[in-house]
Amino acid sequence: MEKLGVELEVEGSGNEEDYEAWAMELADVGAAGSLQGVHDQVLPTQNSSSRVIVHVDLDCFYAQVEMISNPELKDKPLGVQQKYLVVTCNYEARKLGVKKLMNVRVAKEKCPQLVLVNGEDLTRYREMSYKVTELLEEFSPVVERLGFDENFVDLTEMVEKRLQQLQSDELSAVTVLGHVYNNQSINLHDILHIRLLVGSQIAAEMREAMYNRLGLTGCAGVASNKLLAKLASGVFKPNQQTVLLPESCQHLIHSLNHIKEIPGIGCKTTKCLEALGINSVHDLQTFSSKILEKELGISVAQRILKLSFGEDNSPVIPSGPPQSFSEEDSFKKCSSEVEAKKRIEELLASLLNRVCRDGRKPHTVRLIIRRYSSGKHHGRESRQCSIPSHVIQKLGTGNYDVMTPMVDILMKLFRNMVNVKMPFHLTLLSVCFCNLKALNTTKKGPMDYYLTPSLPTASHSGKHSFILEVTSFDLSVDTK
DNA sequence: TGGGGTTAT
DNA sequence: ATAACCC
Repeated sequence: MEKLGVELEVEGSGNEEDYEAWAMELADVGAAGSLQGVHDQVLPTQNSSSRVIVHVDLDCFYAQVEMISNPELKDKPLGVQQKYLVVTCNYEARKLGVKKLMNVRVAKEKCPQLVLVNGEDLTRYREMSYKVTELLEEFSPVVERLGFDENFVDLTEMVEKRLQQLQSDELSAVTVLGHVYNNQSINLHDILHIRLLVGSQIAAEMREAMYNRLGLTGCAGVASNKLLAKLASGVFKPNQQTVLLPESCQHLIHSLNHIKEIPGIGCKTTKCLEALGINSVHDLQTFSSKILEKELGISVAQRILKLSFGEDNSPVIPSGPPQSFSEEDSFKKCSSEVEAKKRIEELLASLLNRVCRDGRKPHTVRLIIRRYSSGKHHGRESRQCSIPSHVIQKLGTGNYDVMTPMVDILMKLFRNMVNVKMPFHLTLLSVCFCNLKALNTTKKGPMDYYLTPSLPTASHSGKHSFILEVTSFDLSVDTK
């Protein structure tokens, strides 16, 4: 039975051909896709065929966090403001015509009663975001974050365990929770249906737990891959969930009005596709794959072509702790080195706090700028360097002044990018810490001896023999 | 147009 | 280091 998982190459995307291939493979190994076969099947949880994925999407996340912080805002139209934008708003505000990413002036015109709160400091949103991810990780450890307000969870194994707990006669009593996409009828003799229904039950439990424990509402979509789960979660919108059964896959993908609504097809790709006369999902599905590969490269072409059929074999990758920490600030104009330094110091101060709380040590720092009138959208430039080990040592201790050496490093990066002897005009500064390494990651290797804090060596025990110095030594000799 | 994030090249 | 993608 093990080989079932290895041999199957089909995706279980809901595509009819895939389904038939799947059923035939099952027949080959002696398991029928029927009710009787359920308990005999070793479900292919180790590969991409026939998965159960949930996408969880919080309703207007920042606005929800603000309403929890200040319940008086709850029944008022509320917008969260960053600079000149209303980045998100609650449903009261949406009823009155406020949209996401709307200009503040426009939003106030549309809705003079709109209450605005500043959301430029993401600290509380970030914290709540990780509470959500951690809650979902209690269900299954395989949770992938997408931004602050969305998570994918691979429920395949969990569904399988629940099915194994059921008696045969209980299988015919499995019910759905939430909506079924396209009002499709459920076939309780279809194992794929049964599995997705159990997924819908788990999704409901997740949303219930999010509400009971964190006070947050959100949507969920359950389907056989990430693409479809994400599309399904958006079908019924605030605080509802929907499950997609395989037979309605094409209905869902064709319900999109334009290819740009397919997650994975972004701004640039859309422009390129439009230039080729491709606008609808059907246009893309039927377009020459050879020409597409020439225009977009084989990788992108093959991926988005599959996406257009609702096929997505990308796994749910557990996000774990963040790969980077960054803080940015945008402004109308920064044209002096002194002002840049002040702004960089502010960004750095917040970042050092965050890094300290995380516990890991960044080994790389990056400075990002945006110049005025530089093509606007992705006119960002960056310079990075590794952080000297003696500075890394001081990170997170709070006892030493790490600001001064870090600011020095960042200003060197700044002058490397910006000729300060010439006039300049910046509209954004950002500092990023990345290449994070854990302390005490006792890896096998020749340096293992030096990695243990309990054995300070003569070379440094005279001056500093306490734990921070020793663990820092670990980092300075880390494999690079 | 914000203030974040990720991966691929 | 940049460019694409995501929110």
